Amino acid sequence: MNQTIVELLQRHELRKTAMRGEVLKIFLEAGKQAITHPELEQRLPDADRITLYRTLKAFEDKGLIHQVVDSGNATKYALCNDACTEHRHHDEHAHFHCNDCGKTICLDSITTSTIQVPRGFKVQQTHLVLEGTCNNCEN
Amino acid sequence: MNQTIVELLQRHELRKTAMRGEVLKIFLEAGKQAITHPELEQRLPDADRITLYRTLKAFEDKGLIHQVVDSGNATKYALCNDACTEHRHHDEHAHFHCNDCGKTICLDSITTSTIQVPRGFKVQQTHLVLEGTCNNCEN
DNA sequence: TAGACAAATGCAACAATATTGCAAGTTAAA
DNA sequence: TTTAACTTGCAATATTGTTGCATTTGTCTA
Repeated sequence: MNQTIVELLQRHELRKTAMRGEVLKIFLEAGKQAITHPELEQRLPDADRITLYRTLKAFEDKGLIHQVVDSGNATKYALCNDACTEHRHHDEHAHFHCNDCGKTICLDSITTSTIQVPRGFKVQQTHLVLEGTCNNCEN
Repeated sequence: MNQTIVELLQRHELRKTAMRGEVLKIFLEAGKQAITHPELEQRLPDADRITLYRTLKAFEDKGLIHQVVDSGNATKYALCNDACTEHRHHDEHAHFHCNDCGKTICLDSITTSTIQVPRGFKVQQTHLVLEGTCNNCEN
């Protein structure tokens, strides 16, 4: 298990287990791209499905990854930025969902911090999903 | 089946059946609020669950309703505006998801038409989801 | 570094959500 | 009114997510 992974787990108060190491490795390799649960199952054929659910839940609870809201049915997860903690997620950036390749990518440059809502509404979190064709599929 | 419902079905090339009439009636009554599949099952206890799936699919295909992207697991649907057709959905407005009452409300006043994406990306549709407490739950 | 305690894992069972095929019933149009 | 296409309801099955419990593993302390 490499140094980055050990550090990330420690910083988020997560015990370092084989499973968590492997899952986190996949997230790090994916970078800005969100990953679905089925995708993880495929890439870790020996992993127990239930443990995977719990691993993702633990990562989310500790602010290491966040669920990505998008069209498409499968639940997606992506690495959080450093501002996320156990107590609160701060992912105000947009997600781009490509209808061709199905990939979902975080677009850090686009944020939703300045949106005005009607009286009486209190916003805790925002999700901006853009759907279309990504730079890879666009030819 | 009232006139509005018949007209809406005809305009979207959908045959008028009892089931479709009842489902559409619920959507019209709900107005700007999105409806989940389980909610529909509750309000139509005699309806066949599978038929309900297919009814919603048909409505979506013909541009009468659209799936609402939001956090929370249950799939939600809401009436499209008039610009939606069989060929393309145009729902550029924001959806507000209340974490207290669980309701999702369309906020027509907030749009996402002016967002700039990186080179090579083509946006076909946008979804802006705001999560928090709605004006009804906020006291 | 050994032991104790808490946390994580793997399995079984189950619940909820969604899809497909097919026979029978219904709608719309000639 | 008859036909052809569409819609419905049922059965079967697939997918996705949850809970309980015994066993194993990681971490902390002595």
